[in-house]
Amino acid sequence: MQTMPTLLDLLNPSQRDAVTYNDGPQLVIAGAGSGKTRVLTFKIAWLLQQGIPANHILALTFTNKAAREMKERIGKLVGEETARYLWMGTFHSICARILRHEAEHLGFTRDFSIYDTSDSKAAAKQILKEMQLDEKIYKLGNVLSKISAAKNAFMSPSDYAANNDLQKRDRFDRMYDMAEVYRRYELRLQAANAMDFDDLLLNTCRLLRDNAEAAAYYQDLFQYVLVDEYQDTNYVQYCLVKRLAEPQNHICVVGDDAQSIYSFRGADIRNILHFQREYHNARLFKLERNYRSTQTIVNAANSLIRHNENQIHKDVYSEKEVGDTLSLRAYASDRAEAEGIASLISEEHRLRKTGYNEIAVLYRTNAQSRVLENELRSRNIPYRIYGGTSFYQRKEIKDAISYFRLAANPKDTEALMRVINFPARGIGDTTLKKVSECATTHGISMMEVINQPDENALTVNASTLTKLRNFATIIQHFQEAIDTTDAYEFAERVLRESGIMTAAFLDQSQEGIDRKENLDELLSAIHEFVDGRMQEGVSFTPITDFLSEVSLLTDQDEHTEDHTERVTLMTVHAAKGLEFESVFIAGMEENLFPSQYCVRPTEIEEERRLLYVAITRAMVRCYISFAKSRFKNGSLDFSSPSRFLNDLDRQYIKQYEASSQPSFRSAPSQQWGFAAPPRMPRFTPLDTLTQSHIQAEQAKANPVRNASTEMPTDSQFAANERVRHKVFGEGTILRVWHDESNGNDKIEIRFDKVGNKTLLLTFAKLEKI
DNA sequence: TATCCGGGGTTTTTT
DNA sequence: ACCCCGGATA
Repeated sequence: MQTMPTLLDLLNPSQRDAVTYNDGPQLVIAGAGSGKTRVLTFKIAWLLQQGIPANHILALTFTNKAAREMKERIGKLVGEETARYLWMGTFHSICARILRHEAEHLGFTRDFSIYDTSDSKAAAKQILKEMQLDEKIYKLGNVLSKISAAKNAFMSPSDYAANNDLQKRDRFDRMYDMAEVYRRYELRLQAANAMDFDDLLLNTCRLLRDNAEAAAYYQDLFQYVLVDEYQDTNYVQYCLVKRLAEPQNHICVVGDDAQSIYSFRGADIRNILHFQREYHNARLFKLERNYRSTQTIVNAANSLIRHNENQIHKDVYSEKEVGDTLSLRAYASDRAEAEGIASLISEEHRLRKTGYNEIAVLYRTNAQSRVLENELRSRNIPYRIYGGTSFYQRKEIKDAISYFRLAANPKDTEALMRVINFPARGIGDTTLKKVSECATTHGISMMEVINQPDENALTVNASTLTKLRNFATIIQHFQEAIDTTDAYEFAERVLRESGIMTAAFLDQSQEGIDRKENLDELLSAIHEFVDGRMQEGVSFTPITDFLSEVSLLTDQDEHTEDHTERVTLMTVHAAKGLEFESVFIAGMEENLFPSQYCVRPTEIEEERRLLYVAITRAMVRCYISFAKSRFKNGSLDFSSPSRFLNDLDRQYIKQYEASSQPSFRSAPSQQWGFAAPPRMPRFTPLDTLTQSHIQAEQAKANPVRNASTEMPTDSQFAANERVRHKVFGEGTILRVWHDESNGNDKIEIRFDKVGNKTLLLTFAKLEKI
């Protein structure tokens, strides 16, 4: 181990303070590029040197990648051998690890399956069918997000049913039976000995709340708790961290409120903003020196984020060179923007010798990648797009893994449903329905019914019975092998004997060939996994070990080092934590960035933080652009520049004419020479609406803003007409008008049941009565 | 039981 | 424009 003086010498004074503070709860606000990971890794190294054993330190991250990188860096500081015993991982993987030990206390076995989103979907879909609920009203995504939100808020189905706000909201959505859906969903997962992603956190929290012995054990075990990206924690994660750190509260949370961009996944920025309220003796540390970007980039980003009300004040600064101003370009269309960006990239590469790897194009929505892709391809600029289905989501991989899962956990109904007729065995819907019903009547799992059809009086004909028996035999063989065969051998055998490999072989189409390759890749991944274990001294690795890792893996984790030089295309969200020499931010338009779906001030602030994240990815150069028209959802949409452009201090930005086009004709504004962005419609929260109603309103009724020219103002709706809205029920149109300032059509409605206030709503969600 | 058509919906997605 | 899903069809 390096001696500590040397180690501490590598830090600046504020980093050093944060690392060596040990007198209680600690909040480290780490500005963009300020060496956040450095502080965390050094802090852990320092704690180890203070004599805290590695296995008593818990460090929680959000991504596997972050955990892996941090572990590597700590390994370099203190030695791999020590680092290995740290409890370091994602919230989900640490919880899964705890739950594997404690499953029995919660009514699960240690072999519980982890359901991914598609399993959850399938499970919820079954329940909706079983309850015969209208799928037009109970939309799957909606149902799941309600369940997920409840779980993230640490609410059981009975809490859900007892919660007035939620009940009111569900009445607005005409989803009167949501609490029951949630209850059955939970029961279904329990019966399948399965947990979804949210359950991993929720159940761990439950355990710590309800089981004093277990709580004491883990509180004693984790003498020091550290959390990365604390601004992204949700309520359950907050509870978890709080509980684990008790009673000593040796806790250190690190994050940047200015980079909180995941509220739609339940992240609650208040966790970081109110940390000091939560822990009265907490000390605040700020890392304000940015080591990544030029002064100009840092200053520009600061000028933007200053417009947010809710934030912890900080003075982020850079001591690197002043650097070039950011550039801003207006293009006539999305196509022109893509051409412009492609040509600027060529130029960068040719003249400045910027490596393609050092260039990224960032955008708000994945849909924007297509035009960019086309232009880059036509110029032979190599690129790589992030986003899209990850390896482990591919059908053939999910099928293979479902076989593993079923062998490990025969109650895993979703896995069973996936594989029972793949490859085709002539077991169709009718049979499955019978099996499922039989399972329900006898209170057992579907696999048990299939294993013992006679004992359970399953009424199918002889040929179907044979098919079922054959399937049962295959799975039984797998089950027998699972504890005695090593993961790789087991996987190979399953792929062979299940018929998956044969099916892929027989398919001569390109997709078939790809599938075969993917399966081979899966096998080699498992091989690698087993080898890795071997090197750690584990002599036998069963497939269950692989399974518990793999279900928590995402596409982020497969980006194995690809050293080919390519330009990176990704959403701003995906870019968080990364840095590039040159960054292009495309599509800076109203209704795109900020997204058309956000209205409330807090949401606008989140979008602003998102742009802050985008700008601060740039080390040296940052190009911003917007298009005046863009193909969106199939039709041409005229757009105006993002309001955020006016938040940016003009001294850091230079506006360029977009190549050939004679630029925009709009009246010059004080700031940029184009029309000021349209003002937000005044969104009046209704007296009788709680916050959750308003959230429901957003989800359901996109307020009209900048609705473009395609909405026929006069032909469809007129003042005094009665209309019905999907969320708010019936109302009277007060007026319909064309907003000259931005060319939008707007409508104002007074709804009968919701407090005689008016709302601006989208036409699409309205029907005439 | 695989495939084709029509309709509805369209943000971001660390696990 | 495109994707996903469900129902109908071959």
